[in-house]
Amino acid sequence: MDLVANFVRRYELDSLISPDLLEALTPLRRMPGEFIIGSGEPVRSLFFLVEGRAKAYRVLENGQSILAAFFGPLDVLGEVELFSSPRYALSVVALEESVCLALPVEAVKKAAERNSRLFMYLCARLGEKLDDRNLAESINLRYPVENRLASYLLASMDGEGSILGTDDLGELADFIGASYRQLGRVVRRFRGEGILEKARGRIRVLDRAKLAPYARDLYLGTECRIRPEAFGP
Amino acid sequence: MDLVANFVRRYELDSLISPDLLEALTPLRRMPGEFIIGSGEPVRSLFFLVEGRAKAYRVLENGQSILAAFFGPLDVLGEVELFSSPRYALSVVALEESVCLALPVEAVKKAAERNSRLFMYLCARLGEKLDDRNLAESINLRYPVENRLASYLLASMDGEGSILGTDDLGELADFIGASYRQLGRVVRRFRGEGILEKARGRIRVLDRAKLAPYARDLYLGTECRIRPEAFGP
DNA sequence: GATGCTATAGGACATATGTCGTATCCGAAG
DNA sequence: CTTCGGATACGACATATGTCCTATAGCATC
Repeated sequence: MDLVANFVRRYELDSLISPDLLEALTPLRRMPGEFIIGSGEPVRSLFFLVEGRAKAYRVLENGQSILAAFFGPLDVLGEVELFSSPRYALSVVALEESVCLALPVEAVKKAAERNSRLFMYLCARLGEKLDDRNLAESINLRYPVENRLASYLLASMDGEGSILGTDDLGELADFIGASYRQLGRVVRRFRGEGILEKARGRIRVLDRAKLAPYARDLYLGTECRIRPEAFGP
Repeated sequence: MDLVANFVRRYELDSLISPDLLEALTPLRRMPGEFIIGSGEPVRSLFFLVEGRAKAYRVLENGQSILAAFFGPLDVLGEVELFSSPRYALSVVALEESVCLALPVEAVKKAAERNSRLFMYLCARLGEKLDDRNLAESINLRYPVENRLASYLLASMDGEGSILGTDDLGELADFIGASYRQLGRVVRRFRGEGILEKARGRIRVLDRAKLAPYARDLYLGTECRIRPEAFGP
């Protein structure tokens, strides 16, 4: 059985993509920690994340990195730069073992007339992402680190409390836009409340219920809500 | 001479929009302070801002409002919600006397097949906006109020130093995500440096050159860089 | 002009966060 | 087992920002 065809059927991608374009879909497997997209690389493909989870982040000139988004199936990656930039702005790295279907950008542009639904879908998801960023930015500007940390943890923990993204405190500090020191203070407080445990710079969530009240919906709404079927015939 | 046709020619909108859709374009004039889009209203039109300037902002549940973006010709308004939401997320208000060309959304959706260039353009501008927000968010998270204020002022002042958006300190505080008190402190400092003057809760820029170093490129890159011609035949 | 109301500016203090430096812990090498 | 080097944790202090409260200016009414 064909892997690509299987995913296409599962997510009804054929309602978005014309048959000739469907043939150009190439599967791409990534293990946790591996790059799906590297910031600065030339934009060659549009990706559909069909399995696994991933996160996108930006690296600033001073070396700090900032978390931008989490992704899960079904979502699109690389559509931000598709028509607006020759190079990827953000890096995307797999959190779990993931599968993407890659579509060459030239093929997409060439077959534009036959794929108006795909473009509507892209516009839809872009609009959604923009709105999410806007809201998250507003909240980030208003809430202290403890809320941002709680949100990150809830968004990236698995069932056992392990952190799928990074549980490294230094990296985490960069991600949520705080100093290592401040993050350490919050972690210590959370640890005191029995919310999480820490060992050698890594953390694990012990009590999800106690963590939730701190999270303020920061990342809760950032998963993809747009459904391909909505653009079907 | 036809107003709409004039703008269409000036910005080569006919390279994006099919003739039948062009006929559906309706001009819309707004004076400073008037709404172009109201948050929460049903999404009925896609707007092309062809003259004047405008700003978009979000109102949070607690009543605070947060500045999201500035717009000038040529730009698109309402494309964020076009396919992703039945209601406008942000409010857009004119800063100067402005003219928009409105396109009914049903017409856009119906004529999708014939307007792939328009959709590429929308994707391009959406990608650009998303990238801008991402960057701005990163910077906002890292820089203090004095930098955010300086950026706002530079982005919204006219040649004489008057503020086109709002020069009301209370509103301004909401916009840049600071408390009234903190904004007052920064204003006092800037006044001491001869950068601006204040009278009865309103401010005016006196020395643009002294203000610039504080601004850190926060809003500098947010204007539209996508050109319609780039999608021409 | 006196009285009083409302808005604005700014003081005082608490909190959040950042920077710097040191004590401490851990693993590796001997 | 001991010692060294680097990583980690955290105290001490500075800064940024928020909250609350009050003095006073500006304005309106009498």
